[in-house]
Formats: sequence, C-alpha cells, structure tokens
Amino acid sequence: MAVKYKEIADCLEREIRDGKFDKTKKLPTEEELMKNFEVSRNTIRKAINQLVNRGYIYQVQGSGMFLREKSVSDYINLGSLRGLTKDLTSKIIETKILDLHVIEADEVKSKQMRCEAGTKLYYIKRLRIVDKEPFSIEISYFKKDIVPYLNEDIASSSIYRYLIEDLKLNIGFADKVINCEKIDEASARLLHVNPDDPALIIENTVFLTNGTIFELSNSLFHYQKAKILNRINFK
Amino acid sequence: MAVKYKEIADCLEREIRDGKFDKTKKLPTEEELMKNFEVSRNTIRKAINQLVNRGYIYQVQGSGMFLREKSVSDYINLGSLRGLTKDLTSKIIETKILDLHVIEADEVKSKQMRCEAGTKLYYIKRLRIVDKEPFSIEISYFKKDIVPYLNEDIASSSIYRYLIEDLKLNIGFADKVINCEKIDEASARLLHVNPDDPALIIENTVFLTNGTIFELSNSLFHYQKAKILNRINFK
DNA sequence: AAGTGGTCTAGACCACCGT
DNA sequence: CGGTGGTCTAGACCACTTC
Repeated sequence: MAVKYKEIADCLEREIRDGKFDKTKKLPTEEELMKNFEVSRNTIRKAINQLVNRGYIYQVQGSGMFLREKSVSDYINLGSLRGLTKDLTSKIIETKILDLHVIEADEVKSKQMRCEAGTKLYYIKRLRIVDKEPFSIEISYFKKDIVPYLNEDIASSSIYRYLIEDLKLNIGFADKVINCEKIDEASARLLHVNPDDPALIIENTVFLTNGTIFELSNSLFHYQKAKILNRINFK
Repeated sequence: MAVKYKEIADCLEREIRDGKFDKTKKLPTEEELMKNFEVSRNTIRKAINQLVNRGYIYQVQGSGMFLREKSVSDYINLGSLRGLTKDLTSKIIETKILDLHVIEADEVKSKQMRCEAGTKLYYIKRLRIVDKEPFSIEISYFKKDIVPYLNEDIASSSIYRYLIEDLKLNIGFADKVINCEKIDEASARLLHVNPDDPALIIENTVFLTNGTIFELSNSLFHYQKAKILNRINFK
C-alpha cells in the first residue's frame, strides 16, 4: 500500500467494523484524526472520502461524521471487489468448479472484450453454494495474456485475492448491468428452482486502471436468496 | 451552485455529452484545464473526480484522462438522481398517477423511515410508460414535514427536480436493494405480463445530507424492458 | 528525458450546526 | 458564539507512460 490516505482509510474501516464507534455513532473530528495519524488535513479528508464512498459514514457540515446504519450482512455488495466470501459473512460459502479451460475468443467475445478473435481466454463456470444450498452460477472469462495462470484451487477460493495480491493486477473500474429473466432449464436444475422461475443476473465487465478489459463475467442468482445492496452518495 | 469544482465538473460533463472529446477520446491535461478555468490544481482534480465517479472518464497515471465507452442510453442508471427521463433519452416517457394522498405511517413504515408511528406521509403510486408501453410501477412515500406539498402535476413530471430546485432539499445518500421476484397479479395486469413472470425490484431509501430519511420507494420493473447499469470505480 | 497523473503539506477563509 | 466540515490556493515531490 504505502499510501497514507489508504492506510488510514483501511485502519478506520477496521475500527468501524469492530464497533469502535458504535456507542457514539460518531467519528472523531478531522482535527483529532490529524493529530492521531500525524498527517495534514487534506490527507485525512481523502481517507474519510474513501469511507464515505464505501458507504460507512456520512458527513454533516458543522456537526461531524456519523456512522451509517449497519448494512445487514446478507446482501451482495455491488460496489466492492470483495466477492461473496466477504459480503456474506456469517454464512458458509462453498464453490464447485463446473468447468475450467482455455478457449479462443469467438466473434461475440472478442467484441465484448475488445480483443482480436482467437485471443486465448480462460473460461470458468462455477456453482456457488451458500449455507449448503445452491446460490448462483457464475461464468467468467479472463484474458490469458493478463491472467496467465489459473487452476481449480485458485478458482474455488478467491480469484480476486489471487489477481490483486499475487498477480498484482491494477484493477480500475467496472461496468455492471443488472436485469432479470426466466431461468433456463439447465440452470434451474443447478439452483434447485423450477424452469421459468425468475433469475437475477449481473453482467460484469472489468477493466484494469489503464482501461484494458481483462474480465467478463455473468452471474445468475437464485431469485429468493440473492439481494444486492448498493450505497450511493450524491454531491 | 456557486462552487467552483462542481461548476467545472458540470461544464465538462456537458462537453463530454456533446461529444467535444470524441475524436481524441481524451481530455485536456490537468495543466491545460487549470489554465482554462483559472483555478488551482486541487480544484481541477476535485472536478475531475466527479466525472470519474459519474462514470464518464478514467485516469491513467503518466498518460492522461480518457473517455469511458459511451453508456448505451437504454439503461437505468443506479448511481444518479436523474430519474427515468434523463436516463432513457431518446425514449418517450409518460407517467400515470394511480394514487396520491396523505397517509399516516403504520408500524412497518415508521420503522423503515425511522419516525413516529402516525407521522404524515405522502403516498404515491405511479405507472411509468416508456415508448407507449408500461415499464414500471413505482410506489413512493415522502415525509410530509420535509416535503410539505405535492400534487399530480409535480408527481407526473420530475419529482426530484421539484425537490432539489424548488424545495432546495439537500439530498445526501441512498441505500438501494435490488432483487427479483415473481410478479403479483395486479402488477402483472398493469405491466402487461403474465402472473408469476419475473419482476425486477429496487427498494430505495433516500437520506438528506443530515442523515434524515425523507423518502422510501419501491420500483417494480418489466423484466424484459428494464436493465440497470452501474459503473464502479476501485481505488 | 519530457509529459502527465498521484500524493502530501500548510495555511486561509467560508458555511453550517448547536449552545 | 465556538466547533466542525467544505472549498480553495500554492507549491513540492513522486510514479508511471511514452518516446
């Protein structure tokens, strides 16, 4: 990390999650934080901005910084990279790899991923299981020139932990398209629902900081079990 | 407005939307913008940050600021206040008021909206029609002490324009929960779909900048017509 | 090496909240 | 009125990209 404002943000996030401010529901003032962390006001404000964007707090001019109501821990967080494991704490998450191999991009995929047709892609299909019940089906494509190696071990734990910590990928931004459809028969069997039942779908296009697409994924959720939470700030 | 960085952000947003940078797909450098707008670097960077958060551009250290691919204009934008009218440009949006009157908060609503039971609320039920076809059913509750007046006229055009520009409400943040369900019979009739067809649902809790809840809404979308887009930035 | 964004500091003044 | 965030400036140095 080595960047002050991120370290401060992460530290404060930990403290918030640990309930350090639950009694007052209020954070220390900017001035106090400046003293505690021995940095300038701008740096504190940048750190705090992270917490605001992550949905933990809100600021009131002239009054202070307050905790936002705890998000019940049963939602999928749209705005984070942290994956199911970190979103659904207090649940048992398991992953079953249904398929994992290298393919070549066809016309459609090459267009979607902005690459040449024939580009090598990892194709992964996974069934996510929450508290012993099928929860979602996720199909992902990774560009092999950016993610040169993947195996079942990595794919069944946290792919993103691997991409960030081991491969040191600089993930920049993502487009997420959400809609719902009638589920197809094969997926219905996997999720233990009836054909034509609803399914919640997230299509995800993920970019590196330099603007390159490196992943495309399609997640299909059990309609009674999945709820997505998104916290938004205006201003 | 009167705040420099927001004015600059709005100005640049307009220019981006007008296609001013489409040829190069690149924005001027920070230095050029500093000169053009005659402000300090921090102010420019704050303005640019707005554009990043609004999903218009991404920055590459050492290289420049680039346009993000145009969001096709057929999505509902989760991260904006701008409502259907501004999201679905190039479409004809109509609104039919199904119900509008003042009620008193029951146990459930008072809990959801964090107010006393019996608090006066505007209850509004609207059918949104896009290109002459039913698109969504929106049920909203507004606290009457914050939104003292509403009528069919206001409710059938842009409520948010009224809240912001006329009532000068300071809207701060929102929690959105998305899921999908089987549609009920009455809604199915309104949306011209079959009972038990899927429905995409957004539950929206909106807060003023001081942390007060002033609106609760529940939108139920035609599953084949509604797609939600959310652009996310990491870092 | 030059160009361009990213981080950080120090200080000034304004706007809003609560007493 | 004092306390606390919000905006803005000016300048320094670092990190990455591009050639």
